[in-house]
Amino acid sequence: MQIDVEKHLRIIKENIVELLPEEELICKLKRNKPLRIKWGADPSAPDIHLGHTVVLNKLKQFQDLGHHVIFLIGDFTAMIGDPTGKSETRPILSPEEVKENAKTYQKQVFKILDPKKTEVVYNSNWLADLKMADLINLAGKYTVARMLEREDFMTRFEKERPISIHEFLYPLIQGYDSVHLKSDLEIGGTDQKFNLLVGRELQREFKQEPQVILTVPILEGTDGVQKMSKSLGNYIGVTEPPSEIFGKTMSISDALMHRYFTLLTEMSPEEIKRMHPKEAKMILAKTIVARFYDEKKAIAAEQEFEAVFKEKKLPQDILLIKIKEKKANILDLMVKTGLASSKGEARRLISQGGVRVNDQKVADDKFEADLSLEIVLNVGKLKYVRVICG
RNA sequence: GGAGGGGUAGCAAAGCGGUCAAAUGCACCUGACUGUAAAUCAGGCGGCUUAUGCCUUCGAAGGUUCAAAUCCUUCCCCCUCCA
Repeated sequence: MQIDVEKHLRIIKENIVELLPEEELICKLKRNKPLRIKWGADPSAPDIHLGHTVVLNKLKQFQDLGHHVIFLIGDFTAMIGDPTGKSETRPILSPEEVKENAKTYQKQVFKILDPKKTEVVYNSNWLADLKMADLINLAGKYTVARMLEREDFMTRFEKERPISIHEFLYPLIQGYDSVHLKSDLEIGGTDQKFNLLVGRELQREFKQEPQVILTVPILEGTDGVQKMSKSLGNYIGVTEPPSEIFGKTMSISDALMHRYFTLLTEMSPEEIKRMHPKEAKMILAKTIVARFYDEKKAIAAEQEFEAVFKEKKLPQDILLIKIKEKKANILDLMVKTGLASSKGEARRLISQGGVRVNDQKVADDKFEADLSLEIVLNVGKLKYVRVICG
């Protein structure tokens, strides 16, 4: 393998935040050997969304350049929970759940990565057998002062907020994974920087050449403020139906759109600025859909979107719900079809003018719907169901 | 081991015997305006009801009272300080 160092470096540095230290990477590249690229993922929330794809794209680039990607599933560490960010206790997953999640995870990850060039490993393989003595030995290699270098630890420490011991252990264990895997480079979001750096220190302690670390930007969710995550409900999942991906993308703000363009597509910012924001966003949405499906599906999603929201036509695939009765009160119907969570809510929606039957606004909550023929019931702009007696 | 603070709706945070189904902010929902954008404005945001009625909520269980989120008892949980 003959590596063009310049070219590799240029590609590697696209769309990233930090590469530390660059000289070491050059040094590693000059050896003309594929690098071992480590990426760790927590299998507690098994759905891959656009936020993950930022890092996945980068990994794909590494694969295309001929490097070796190690996809680490943190099944063992999932039991502890990464303290980075939120301090909520995570539900402990059973081994079966973790397995199941890991499977979906892989399937989705391989929408982007090349499975043939990816080595999948589980850290329980080596962590589960770690002895208490080993752990203490590991803990002895790092100091509290150094741990406190991490911003969120320091902040909490200064504000006299609790930090539990296991939170200190987490970066150590993650770092130990790097030692075990003899990683050359570890990649992660900017929020992972500290943990990645600990890996370097530990490798040094274990007489290994430290890994280079590469951080990529964190993608904001559809709300434009918080990082994209499943638990915050501001995500666009790669396995969602094309119309959903398209619609969710269209609903993001203009400011966010530019960010998505740079992080998720190859298009140049200048090109986008020349376009009408709506046109640009349509292109963004189409590009994203095409990415996970294909061009045809993307165009179809676009057409449906235009039809539904511009020409006010009905969406293509509306869920059909069958009801036993021939006639039903609108309130009951809304609750049964899930358009409202209670009759009270249904009543409110009606009084606010948000409910329509066959595109006719319902004004009276005593309205009786005739179900001998199929009707289309909808709330707001997005929620539609078809209902018929049967 | 000692001292203190606290658990209120999705989150944050008021209330501290009746006027509390519980202020306010955020999030969310509906409507108007639009490019299903942002911003803004209006309304809503426990349940049930043919409106001003009833039922279930303020960590849990008991108790005091005509009346408790508010007082008392016990329990569970969280946090801080000193050691």
